[in-house]
Amino acid sequence: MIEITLPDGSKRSFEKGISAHDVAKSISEGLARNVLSAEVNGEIVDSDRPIQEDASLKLLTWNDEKGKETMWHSSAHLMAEALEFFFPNIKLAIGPPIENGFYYDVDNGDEVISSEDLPKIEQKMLELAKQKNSYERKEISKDDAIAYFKEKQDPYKLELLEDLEDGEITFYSQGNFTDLCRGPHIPNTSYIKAVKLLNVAGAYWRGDENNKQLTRIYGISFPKQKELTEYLDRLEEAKKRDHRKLGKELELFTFSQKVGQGLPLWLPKGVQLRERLENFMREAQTKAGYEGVITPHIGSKELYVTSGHYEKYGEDSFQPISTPNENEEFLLKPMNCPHHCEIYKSQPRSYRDLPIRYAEFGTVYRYEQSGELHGLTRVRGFTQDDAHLFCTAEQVEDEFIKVIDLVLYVFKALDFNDYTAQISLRDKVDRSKYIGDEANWEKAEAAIINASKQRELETEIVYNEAAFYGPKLDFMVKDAIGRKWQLGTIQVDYNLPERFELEYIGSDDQKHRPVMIHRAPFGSMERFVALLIEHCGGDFPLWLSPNQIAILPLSEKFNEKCKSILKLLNNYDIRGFVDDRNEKVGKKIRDAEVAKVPYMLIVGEKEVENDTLSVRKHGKGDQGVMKIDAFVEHFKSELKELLTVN
RNA sequence: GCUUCAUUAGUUCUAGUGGUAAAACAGUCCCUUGGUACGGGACAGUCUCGAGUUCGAUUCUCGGAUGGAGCACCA
Repeated sequence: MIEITLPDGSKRSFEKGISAHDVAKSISEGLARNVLSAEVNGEIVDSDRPIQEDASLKLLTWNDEKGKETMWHSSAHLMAEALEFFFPNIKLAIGPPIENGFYYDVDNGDEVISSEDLPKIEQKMLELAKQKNSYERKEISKDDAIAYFKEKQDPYKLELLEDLEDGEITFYSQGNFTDLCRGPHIPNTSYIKAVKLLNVAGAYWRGDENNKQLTRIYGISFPKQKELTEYLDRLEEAKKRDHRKLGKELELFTFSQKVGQGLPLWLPKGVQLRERLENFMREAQTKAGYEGVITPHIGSKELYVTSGHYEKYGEDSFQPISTPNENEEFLLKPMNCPHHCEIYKSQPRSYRDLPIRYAEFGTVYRYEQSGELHGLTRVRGFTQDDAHLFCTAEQVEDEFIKVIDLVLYVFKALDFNDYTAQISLRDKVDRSKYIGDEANWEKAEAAIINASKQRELETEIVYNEAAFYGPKLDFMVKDAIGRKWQLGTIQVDYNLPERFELEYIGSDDQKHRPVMIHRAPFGSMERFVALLIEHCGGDFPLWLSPNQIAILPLSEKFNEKCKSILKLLNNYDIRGFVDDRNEKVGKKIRDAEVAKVPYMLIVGEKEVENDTLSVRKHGKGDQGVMKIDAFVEHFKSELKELLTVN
């Protein structure tokens, strides 16, 4: 007999060699039906694998991430089986589960597999799934494995085998398909009830661009048809919120072939939005002790040679521009920090001056490869809400806390309630790749951890993710439909103070090197606005909305009156427009709704007589009649509610 | 940059085609002056660019540009 410990701590005795599936069966039939795989003493295995000794056991179902992975991994095998049916000579590379579904990288020679082939592959998969073929595990010697794939003429599997030792090689088979695989897999193919192949794309073998490019087919599967439908609905919703689509519809920004790819053009309404965000940040920063600085868009090449950026990125960057006569070279600025370092250096500094906090909405230009440009999230010219803090090593923790507070303030004001933080530290072992002395690193890493603890951030510590010049703290937010975005970086830098020979005079009358902290709560205005658009689906918070009100005259007779009402409301800092087109109110309302204007104010004979407005709220409908003063009050209190945080 | 797919009015759009093309919305003008998601009519506007094949190309071929999906990249 062996003792099995379940996650709730309860222990049960079973015959030696019992499987996870049987354990589940002893609890309930329903559970047994839903078990996809199992975690036995921390190892994920097939649910029918015999357990030979006392063990802790976690049954994995669709509700566990690991259970989903098992399902998707098995689905990748099923897809491979279907692919071999249609393309007998296809060569298979790797087919792992991913965050949402699975893929298989394949090499089909000269025969292109396109998205048009996907439906029939999907159909075949469902057909095969119904056959209820079990996934059979088989341990196999390395020689036999090599022989098998030589026979199959699959160079990719053979390459994978090179890295494996005899004794750790297993094959899994289902139906007419056998694959080199560590497993585990679901009991049989019938667990896969719904399949959708999503797209086809190129991917390099082993992720290396020097290798051959394979065809990657992405798909996702579910144990219930309904869940697939829901998933596809979610994809639809994401499409509706796509900032590229909404940006065009709401006239926020545009691109022009003539101006150049990756260079966004901000339209008036987009500028309204962006400037409000900038002013919001400026105000918060001023309160937090920042001082504004402004630096030019180009800087001499020497500046970046000093900073080290030229050596690291010079080749892969916009090339220097030179002056016609003197032949001096200048670079478009890819970062603001070197400029800010020079500002720091413009006069001698005392420890009494520190911390110094320089903030700038600095526009930078970076050469991004054409394939990576994407809407506003990846562009070649963008504006960072950048700031650099110069402080003593002792002040790092305090400064971190202050920056965290600023970031959290922004999150609250913009309704990002679901966020986590990631602390990136050095590699635990190899410390040779980092610049700056050991003691300082220790101090800074501890400072970041302490600061996060003090502010009770939900953090994850990741080793070997720090930059060579310092540790960092990144915020991840989840948007309204659950997608994760990286936002807001705080980064310690030992490199630039060194390279620029920054100094301050300490209380001991000796020269010391300050620590520099980079931080950007929004990251870049472009990326942040993109995120914001997708987060709120274009329905911006009232304080950010480009047009807060649309005044809709019932007929042309009231146009003049409406214009004077607009002027009046403008005096209360309420912005909007009068829709004086020759259309019926129904039409005007529809257009204002589509344009996502928060408030519609309808003015006809009754309103003119009583000095009132007929108020309609976007997405909510008719709100009844209000005196103009009352509306202003109402409006102001809503604004206040939105912007009052803490 | 690589793979693959795509590109028709300002926008949307598997209308369509080897003989210069349609719809909807937006726009302009006219009629209508109307009470809470599109009143009616008229007008104007378009085939991504270059080369080739052809009597003739938006349509076929090749190449470029841009865009989508992904890979690689991301100070």
